[in-house]
Amino acid sequence: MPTPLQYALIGMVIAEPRSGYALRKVFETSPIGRFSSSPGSIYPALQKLVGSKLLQKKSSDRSRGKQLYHATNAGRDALEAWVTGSVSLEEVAKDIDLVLLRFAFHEALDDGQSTIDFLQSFVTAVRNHLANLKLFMTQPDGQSLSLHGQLAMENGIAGYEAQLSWAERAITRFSKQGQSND
Amino acid sequence: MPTPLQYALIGMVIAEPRSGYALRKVFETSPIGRFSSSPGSIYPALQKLVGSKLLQKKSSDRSRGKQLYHATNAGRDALEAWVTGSVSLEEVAKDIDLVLLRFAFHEALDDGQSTIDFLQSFVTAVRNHLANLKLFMTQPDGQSLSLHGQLAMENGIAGYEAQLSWAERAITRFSKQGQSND
DNA sequence: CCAACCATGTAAGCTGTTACATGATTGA
DNA sequence: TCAATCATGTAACAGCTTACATGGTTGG
Repeated sequence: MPTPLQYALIGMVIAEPRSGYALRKVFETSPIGRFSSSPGSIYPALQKLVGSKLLQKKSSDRSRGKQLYHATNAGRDALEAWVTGSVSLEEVAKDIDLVLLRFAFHEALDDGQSTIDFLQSFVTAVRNHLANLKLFMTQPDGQSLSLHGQLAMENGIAGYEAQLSWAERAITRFSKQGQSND
Repeated sequence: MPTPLQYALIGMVIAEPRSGYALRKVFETSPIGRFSSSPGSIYPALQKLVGSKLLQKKSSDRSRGKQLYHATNAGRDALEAWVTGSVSLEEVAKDIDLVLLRFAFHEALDDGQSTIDFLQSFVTAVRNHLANLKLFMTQPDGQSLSLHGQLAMENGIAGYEAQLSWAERAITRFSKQGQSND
């Protein structure tokens, strides 16, 4: 199973076939911050993807030296399976940035409904996680939290509430877009 | 230099000396999610901390078998240096959860002013990062973002804005607490 | 008595980091 | 021509995950 970095690489070459160097530049210049642009991470990851037949290296027509990576059908399928999987409570609690990455790569799919389904499962998971956080805050074995602890919990809660409003706004935006396609 | 996990362990045994097992239980039951509670991560980390003299293993008075970890003075100093370091733009962009962890362990310090200083450097870093994000969103080489890309950016911006309001609220709370001590 | 939990560890494997290394091309 | 950038890789190392392994204690 590919790593998040590998999925990100597949998604990027689906959007536009690129060289390893070009992929590194994207990580370097975008403010995403999740992935390192170091050659020691990118090139081995690309080699593994070629080895597992999810990517292919092709020379582009002109400028003969240029080797660009393209996604195979298997690569597209793997990405689709990954991005459309429903959002679990654990994923929200442990790695919410990954959920956002999956959301972003719904763009590589042509289906509009899958984005809405995804966002709805996200909303459910965030709501459940928020309930857990609030429960934890009110009864941590009767121990009352210090000011630091209380504020750290409030930070988490405020963050997830922001995620919730964002997701609800996003669902509205995608629903509107869907309607205009009817 | 200790890893984030190692700093977390130091902070936890400063709050209260604990066994390795007890430390694992905290990770298992708290909704933090950043650290795994697997023995394969905790025990080696504790061994390294003892090796670098930041922690010590002591048997508690009664119940002779019980081995509890305590922080050494060097451990306390290392945690303090880590926790009080000012927040950089890179840290905010790459690992904001780590900033929150550092915030939380200000509790282990007795100084109230250091928390406020920390939060102020956090506010500055988040403001700068927000400016970068907004700049990136308006001019990504003239390319207009897709709906997915635009929403992903909005998600990031909304998240950091939530961090900003939280930090400002937190500064107010700590300032009030400081005044009541005068 | 037996399941559940307390309690601690090791080993293999995978990923990613840092650092090193190489060579081509391009613009001032 | 010389610095910067393009472009691709490898090697050593650190850290974590999963899985395995062991044995003690406690409560029903």
